[in-house]
Amino acid sequence: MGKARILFHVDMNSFYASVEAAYEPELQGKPLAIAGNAKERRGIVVTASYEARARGVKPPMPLWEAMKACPELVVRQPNFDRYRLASTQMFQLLYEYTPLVEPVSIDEGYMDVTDATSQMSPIEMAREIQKRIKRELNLPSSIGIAPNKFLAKMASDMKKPMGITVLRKREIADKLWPMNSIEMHGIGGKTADKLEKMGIKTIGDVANASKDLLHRKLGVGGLKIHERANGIDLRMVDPDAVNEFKSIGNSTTLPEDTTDAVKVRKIITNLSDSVGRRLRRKDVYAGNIQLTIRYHDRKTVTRSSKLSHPVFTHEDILAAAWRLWEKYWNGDPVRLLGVTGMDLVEKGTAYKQLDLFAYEKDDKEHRLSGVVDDLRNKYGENALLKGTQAGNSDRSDELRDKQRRGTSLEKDFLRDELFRKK
DNA sequence: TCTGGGGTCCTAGGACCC
DNA sequence: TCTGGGGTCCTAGGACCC
Repeated sequence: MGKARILFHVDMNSFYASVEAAYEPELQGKPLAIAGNAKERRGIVVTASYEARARGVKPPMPLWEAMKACPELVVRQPNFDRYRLASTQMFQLLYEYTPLVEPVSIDEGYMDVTDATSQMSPIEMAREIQKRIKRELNLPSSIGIAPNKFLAKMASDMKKPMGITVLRKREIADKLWPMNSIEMHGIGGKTADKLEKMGIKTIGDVANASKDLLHRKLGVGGLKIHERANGIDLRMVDPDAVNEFKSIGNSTTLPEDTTDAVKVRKIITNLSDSVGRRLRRKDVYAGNIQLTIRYHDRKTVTRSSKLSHPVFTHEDILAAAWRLWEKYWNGDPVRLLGVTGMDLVEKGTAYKQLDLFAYEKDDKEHRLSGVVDDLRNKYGENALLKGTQAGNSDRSDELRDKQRRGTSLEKDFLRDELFRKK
């Protein structure tokens, strides 16, 4: 039996609005909304101050609806540089207490303070952290204290703003179970509807429902919420998770719906540039490029294709995204476009693959012995014996054809090289 | 006047391989 | 004759979160 953990979930209250109010004190006490695209017709409220919430403004509400609910609403454009700076300072402060800090988004994170609370009680530490964030950054926060991530997250939600809530395992029946299932982290509208139809309304109902039934109706997600509702969550606080990106993408809603290929080309170019810049800044390459198209009727399609080798330049990203556009656009007016790099690989790893494809034009013979070693290391001795393919088709066609088959491409290519040599 | 932009994880079907 | 079964990879969509 491991010792019980003590985790914090630190959650900034109305973060964007609070940061703006910290910069502009005259905003304090006013109903304030931060809205993406504030000038455009399609803006939505991203964050609302508590004064705005009290008047019925709740993200993610369309801006026009928010204005109707609260005509005196003060609206600001998001100012991400400010938010990033405040976020960095906030996490720096948390790191003063323990290195076991896991940022989950710009305004919230977990801390494992099990070993850090020998000098100070957890509640004292939480109070100090909260006070310091308020004093040093002038920002309100809420902190949940619990033996695991799920309970800490639920706890930080229970008292806002400036709350500190302890949620012990033995308290979940009293504090957690009476809540509606949709209040639970991990349950959204769709799942709540399904549960409702099964007669499951509260978190307590989830906890006491048949595990088997939840599994059948909701898949592994059903098992997960059953565990969580019973206060079980073994996920560790992982300080490195913040660096482990799986995809990097940008998307934009167009000022108006369009079928104009010139405009589309321009936008996809810009998105590709931005994605490329972000990939290079993180020193990763994308093995797969995805294009997102949202049509006039909001129907959204994604199309992706695995690439023969990982890319990172804006030209390569644009080329891949444009191929997808030409192949899959159905001709309807387009509302939103997005470009995403997926299957990210670190630079060091990617070089090797780029090298492999350089053989196509390069000095094959010279490097072949190295290739044999690579092949053996990677796929075992058998890999050297299996290939029987004759290299009789046009190389580039063959490569194109094999793009669909992903990782086997590299293997096949190497194999072909070996037999071509013979 | 309808409803942003950044992500993660899960599922399901088809291709392909052995 | 007439049809296996396990496993992986790839793709697309959906649910969810902030």
